[in-house]
Amino acid sequence: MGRQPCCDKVGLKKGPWTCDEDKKLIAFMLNNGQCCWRAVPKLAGLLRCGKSCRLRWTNYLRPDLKRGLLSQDEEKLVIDLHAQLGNRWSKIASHLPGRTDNEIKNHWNTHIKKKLKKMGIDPLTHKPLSPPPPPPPETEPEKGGDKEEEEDKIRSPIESNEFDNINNDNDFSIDEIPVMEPHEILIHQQSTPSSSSSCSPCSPLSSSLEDLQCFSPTFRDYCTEMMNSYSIWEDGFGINGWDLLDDLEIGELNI
DNA sequence: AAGTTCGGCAACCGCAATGAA
DNA sequence: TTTCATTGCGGTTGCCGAACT
Repeated sequence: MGRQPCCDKVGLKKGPWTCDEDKKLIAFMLNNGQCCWRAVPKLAGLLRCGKSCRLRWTNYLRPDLKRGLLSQDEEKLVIDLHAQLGNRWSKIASHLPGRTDNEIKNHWNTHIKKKLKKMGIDPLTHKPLSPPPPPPPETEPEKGGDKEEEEDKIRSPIESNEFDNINNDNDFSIDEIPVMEPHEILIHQQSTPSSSSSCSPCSPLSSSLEDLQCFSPTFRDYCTEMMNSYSIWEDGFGINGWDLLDDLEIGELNI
């Protein structure tokens, strides 16, 4: 007997999320917190599987996400953590508040890998790339050759100033990195959730309506305060999930 | 200007891990 | 302890816009 699919795939929508779907998911998450992903699409009125909802929320809609390119410091940190942890993207992401494993994974594959290669560092082992083997005695003219690899031979790590001391930076320790806990990221809770029943709101996002209301009289104020508190979604990153709230009636959120 | 290639990123897939019954 | 449901994670795919020809 095979594994059960995570959801009934018949009639479920796939592909890019629409603004309307985002709105519904945001509204639902703010009202109910994070729980029972399997039930989310049904309760939120979405024709998506729970997995898809979770991914959309954690990778794109979560209010504590930073958007935009990783800073140089963040890149260094990712490289160092990758050297220690390997491809454990979620572990790496846990050391970079506001960044998702998917985002870091993508950034690694599209940017950092190339940079390391150019510096003569093997992105897999974080050791210097082995020098190219001497050409065989009867050499055929080189076939096309990968342009990138050729560049690798030309530039050595010493020649490049990028990421100075990446591997020699021994005074760096992941213990020094503050790991932001969810309650620190989201809202200043004034009361702790009373109990954790199976499907009670378990995210600090909205442990209860009272919690929200003691912050501000309206949901919009709450959002504003939250965004101000954590400087999230700064200008310049284009549309994000919270932009969608602009035309979302407070009433829709039952707040 | 039109067609093609490339790069970046959001989203999907499937397996692993975990928890509940 | 076993079975099954659910969530988490990492690898991969495919779309879309930018750059190039």
